[in-house]
Amino acid sequence: MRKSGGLPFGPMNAGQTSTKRAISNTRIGDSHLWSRTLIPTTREAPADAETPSHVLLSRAGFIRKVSAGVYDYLPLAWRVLTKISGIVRDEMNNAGSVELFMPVIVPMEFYQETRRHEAYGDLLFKVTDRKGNTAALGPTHEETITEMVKGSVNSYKQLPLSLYQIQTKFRDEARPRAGLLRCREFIMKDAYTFHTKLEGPGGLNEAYDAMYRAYSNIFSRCGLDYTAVEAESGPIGGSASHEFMINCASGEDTILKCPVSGYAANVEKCEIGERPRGTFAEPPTGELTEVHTPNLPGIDEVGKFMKVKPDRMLKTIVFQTSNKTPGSIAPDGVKWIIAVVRGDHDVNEGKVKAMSGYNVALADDKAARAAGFAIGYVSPRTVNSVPGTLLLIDSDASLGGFWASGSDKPDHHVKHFNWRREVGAMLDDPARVRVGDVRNAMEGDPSPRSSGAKLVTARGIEVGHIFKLGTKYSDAMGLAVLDETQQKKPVIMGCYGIGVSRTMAACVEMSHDENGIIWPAAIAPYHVLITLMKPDDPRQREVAGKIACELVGHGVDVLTDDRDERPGPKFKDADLVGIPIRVTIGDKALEQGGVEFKARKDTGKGQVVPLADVVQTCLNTLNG
RNA sequence: CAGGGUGUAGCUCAGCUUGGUAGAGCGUCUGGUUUGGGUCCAGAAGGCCGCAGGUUCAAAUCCUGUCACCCUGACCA
Repeated sequence: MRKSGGLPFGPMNAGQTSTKRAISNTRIGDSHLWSRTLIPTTREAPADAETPSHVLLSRAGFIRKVSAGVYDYLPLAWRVLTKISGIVRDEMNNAGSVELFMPVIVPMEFYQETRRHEAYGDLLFKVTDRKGNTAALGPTHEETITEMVKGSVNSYKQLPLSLYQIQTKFRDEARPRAGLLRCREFIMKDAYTFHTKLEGPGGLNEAYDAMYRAYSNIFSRCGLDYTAVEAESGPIGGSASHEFMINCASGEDTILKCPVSGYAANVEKCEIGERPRGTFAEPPTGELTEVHTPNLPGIDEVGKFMKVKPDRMLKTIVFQTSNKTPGSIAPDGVKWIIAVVRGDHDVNEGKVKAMSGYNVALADDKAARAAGFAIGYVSPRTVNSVPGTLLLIDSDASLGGFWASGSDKPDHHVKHFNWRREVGAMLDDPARVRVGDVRNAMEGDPSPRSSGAKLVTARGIEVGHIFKLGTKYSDAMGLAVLDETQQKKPVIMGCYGIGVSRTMAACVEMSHDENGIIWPAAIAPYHVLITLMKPDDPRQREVAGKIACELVGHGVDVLTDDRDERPGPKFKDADLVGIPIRVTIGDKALEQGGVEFKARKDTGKGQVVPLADVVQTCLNTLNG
């Protein structure tokens, strides 16, 4: 029989009148018994868990998979999420944002004007009601909030406005993976701001900067190691954009940093400093020689076969254009864009778009072949042979020397490609040929912000993203207010997201060891774990109760491991779950009038601390 | 979406090639033992072998279909 008397928590407290008041400036911590909550730890992780956060959160009893990309948050996880949300709320409120709560369900009609259901495509989770009407489970709430503000704000006097919510979001990911890192259902904080101007007090830029600061505070307070980077705004649209990345080798995103200037950017966005470029006057290295290269799918294979290193090959990627981008000075009538980079480099679509002045997409295979491109074997010469083609050459690929390239006919490549000899006078036509930056930045590239400095790469997990949206949604949905001069003006918007559940997972990716999770105190499910060596021993129970009581009075959350287990499993579980401080109460230390104190992040056995000092030691460690 | 793989006990997996109606370890429960880093012993509970068809006297096993899940890539506020 389990004996639970003698400890100041648990069922014996039920029915007692709460002494907490409506207004309070002190927080009383929580005190829970391990045996009375649900922490299903396991020795082995589910077979599908591979990344550390997935394995550890599963094994430590934080999450349980319900279906692909859908998870239960068990009590420990929910406590962490609540703490993260608490910090988010605190900083958002400080930054002048006000919380509200919008429905998960977004009627399809809301997307009629923004056409975003098309942009999202299958990523949008759809539901059908009994009448056959379809709605989306919100992946984000720009439409909903714009619709709502439209109905309640009509004067410049009501702006600026900053609103946020913490909600469950849905995305029907093609491939959910890595546990909580890429889910179909996840918790997110999304904020939206509304303005009549960009600059000055009350303008978008001011709110954007405030959000940037709030985000920095949030991730610092959570105890996370993060980097803010310049980012692409992606399909959500808008101008400026920053991402907040948890620094972590297992991160999915690549970021580049300039160690001198502090510039940091996502690889999608990262600029590259001045690089030398070719003059197109360099002499040929030899006769243009055709090589038969059948059934070789990639640059690496072709290179190996031809005995040419990838950095001496030209990679030619064909894009098709749609409409010109606003403000573009690009020539009219461009149908195709061919981007040429070195074989060991990757074409950056955003840069192709920027340099060409056209919206682009990777060319449709069939259409490109029909137009005369030997897809897989294209050479830059096609700028001459296919009408309406714009050639963009990356600086590194424009240099002289030996080049191998496609030959414009299937199964063949050429050696000794020479820009002037092969492409000819067309190279001098700025309306058809441009040289510049069209590739992804790489480690060692020149920094765009500090001459002489070299970019370094790092990996990160995106947990926050802020955007200057501008009037994209207000224009599309007709959100406008009257200004001082009684003119109707479109409202300028910003939007700001934080992946709350992803932040929890990213934290584990960032902070764990071979034994388990190591939570930063600020978002740990509990601050102190009291481990009872003999839960049935009245003396140990009394000491545990006293310590718990006192800690709780200081706002510390305490979990007491009162399970009738051997020390082995208890210590293993303690390390696995990762509560920052473990206080072990056993005969050994009690004989010396103390208990054993150990910080999770420290290795070794811990130290004996006199009974009278334990609480203070805990507080010092937690606040330190 | 393309390619590959897997569905058997709460978890990890064996059994399938060569059909004969289900196993191990961990976990759970009972009794004993042990008591500062996943004790030891004895016993017990627990499975429509993903689902639906088919072949066969007989299917976890062979065939067909289907669903789910995973990996690589594509995709991705």
